[in-house]
Amino acid sequence: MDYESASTTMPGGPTIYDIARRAGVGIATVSRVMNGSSRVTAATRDAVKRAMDDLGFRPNRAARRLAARGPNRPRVAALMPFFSGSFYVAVSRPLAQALAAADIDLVLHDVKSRDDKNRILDRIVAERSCEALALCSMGIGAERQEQFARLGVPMVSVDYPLAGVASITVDNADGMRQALDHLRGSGARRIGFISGLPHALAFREREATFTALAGADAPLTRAESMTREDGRAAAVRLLELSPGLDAIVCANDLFALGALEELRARGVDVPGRMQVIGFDDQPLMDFIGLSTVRQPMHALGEWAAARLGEALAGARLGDEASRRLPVAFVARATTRPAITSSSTTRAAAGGQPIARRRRAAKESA
Amino acid sequence: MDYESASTTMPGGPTIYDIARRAGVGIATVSRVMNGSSRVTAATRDAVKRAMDDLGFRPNRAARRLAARGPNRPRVAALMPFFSGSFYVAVSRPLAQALAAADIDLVLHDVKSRDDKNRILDRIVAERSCEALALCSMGIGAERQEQFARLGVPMVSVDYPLAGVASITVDNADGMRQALDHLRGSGARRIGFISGLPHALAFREREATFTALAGADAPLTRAESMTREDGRAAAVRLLELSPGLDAIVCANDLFALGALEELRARGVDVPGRMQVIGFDDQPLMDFIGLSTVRQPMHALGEWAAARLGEALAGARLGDEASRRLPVAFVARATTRPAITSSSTTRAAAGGQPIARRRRAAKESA
DNA sequence: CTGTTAGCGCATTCAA
DNA sequence: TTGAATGCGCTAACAG
Repeated sequence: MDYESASTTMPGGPTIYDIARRAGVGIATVSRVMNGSSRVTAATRDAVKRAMDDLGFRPNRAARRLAARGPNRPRVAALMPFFSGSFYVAVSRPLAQALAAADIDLVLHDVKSRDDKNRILDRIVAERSCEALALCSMGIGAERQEQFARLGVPMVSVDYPLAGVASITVDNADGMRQALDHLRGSGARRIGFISGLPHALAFREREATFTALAGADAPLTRAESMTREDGRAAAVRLLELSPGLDAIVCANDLFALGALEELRARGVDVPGRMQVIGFDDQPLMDFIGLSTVRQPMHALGEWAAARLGEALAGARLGDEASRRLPVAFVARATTRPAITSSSTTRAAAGGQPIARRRRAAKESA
Repeated sequence: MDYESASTTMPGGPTIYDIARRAGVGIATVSRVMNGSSRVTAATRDAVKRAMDDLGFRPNRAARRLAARGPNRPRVAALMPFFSGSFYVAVSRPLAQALAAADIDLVLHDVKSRDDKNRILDRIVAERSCEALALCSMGIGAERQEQFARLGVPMVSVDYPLAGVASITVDNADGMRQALDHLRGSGARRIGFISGLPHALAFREREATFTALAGADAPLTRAESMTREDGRAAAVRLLELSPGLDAIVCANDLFALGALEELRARGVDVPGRMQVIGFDDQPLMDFIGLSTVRQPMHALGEWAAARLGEALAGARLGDEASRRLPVAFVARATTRPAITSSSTTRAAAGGQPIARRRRAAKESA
């Protein structure tokens, strides 16, 4: 019946002119059936619809909006790696809400790789599909920056410092310092670190500080991805690597939970024999009782939304607007209280112990 | 210097014609500086830029795209209540990823109220800002449905059955039945229920089944919002309401965690003296060891994305495509094993006990 | 009920 | 380097 010839002969797809011709009507009629006007005979409507089906007609949004004189709400595109679940939740939600309050649309893009990122950015440039850009946890080349600058598309960077771009980051080095301070204050002698894949800057920063403070020979391993299971596998390696360990710091709360599972399975007393510290303080960590380094993730999203709103309102965004937020170690049930008075924060409440789980070692995978 | 007179005198904002006139150049030149062409004198470029600043020029996206002959990627708008965090994460992520894989943009809209919903839908209609719609956990009037049908905007409904609309829901009644079955099988005599605000259909369904099965006089209270704190407050009320309680079922995992906190604070043995069951099985519930009713949230997002993709590809979506997914009770550490052989699922692994926490009652708020 | 006509705001030849 | 003219695909009067 239909050979899809339309799409091959008509670059950009068929238009209402094509439909009108094929259905033997005027373009206005085509427009009418598109918009569901009641002022059309059932017969002609069907004819038009058939023509549209036959030709695989897809109305052009831009043209519709232009002709309909609709207001054009600004749209910001946010690129972020969804896999890092906590970040996705914690940042995208406030971002979406704050932007919505400012009547700005948000389009989320999952970025799985560098190629992915470039593909998405290329498309954005080609289609000019957004008026502003939010980059999360990722870098961007200088030419790219220039490209968007030329197009007048302002951008902010979340969780990644970028020269010339307004960015919001957290003080990863200080967070790691606080964690190690607490651990030493509470008697830890040999501290290991479960890091993450180095393509994430936050992980690199945390790892670098750990190495600087704990020594280049301090036990360290990297989780292979972002899941709890990876954290657990890493813990297994770490424990094997360094049997004398009495504390584990993780680049991420999930890794810490994975480590906790392994320790639990081995019947290791936490925090008695082994202390564990995470990083991020994602939701539910207070319930679980994980000692961790709290990162104001909510503030990241809000800051980004605020800057984007300003930029869209005409303000110029430079990296002088950049901020580096403080983080705070939160002592809960997976660490012992510090003996020496340190400068770390003591959780006010909610720090319930994860409990002394008496479980026989079983799955020493 | 500038009185913003432009915006008041020119409906829809200034155009390149206005800029061109004010800068004393042609529209082509304005276009060139907009797009960062190098073939423009610095002087004229500055003049144009100043004119743009003075008039508060905002290029019209639709026009740019139309003129640039850019391809127009379909866009789906998803409306969902962000406050129900677990749902947001669990559904929006797979939705976003699956749509991205199909080269479809996703615009998320937070819906806080019925007014909010209508406002957003009105805008979508007015601006024709999407080619397809995904409604999550919310109803929609018949006229609305018709309106979108006329515009040729297909829609799917997630977590809410809607006549005439392809929807994906879960079997809340059966989930509640399974939970109560298990509880009875494990010796519970008096079961209470912490429900949620009745404007959420899922809560209403769970509550209705509870009432039908446990009796109209069974202890029941409703959390006032969606947080753990609300759950805890509800638990306090429930405990007061019915001192003889030996099991609590919750409409939501968060409520269950809140209840657990309260019980923990009171030093009540769980699951010895009191069993607790949640609903949803959101992330980390396995780690925490909460017995709950697992809902395949991931599948909801994927189903929605798949249907949307089909619809965008030309298929027609009717409610004959609708599905109601099964749910399964997952026994973990907050319930005792069933004595009678019931048909409930026994968690294969990962069901670590939440532990017998020996903690003195302290915060009997 | 239907066709004709004129823009919508911008990018882009083509001349100048 | 710059400007005038043309068209992108569609909607919305305005006629018929």
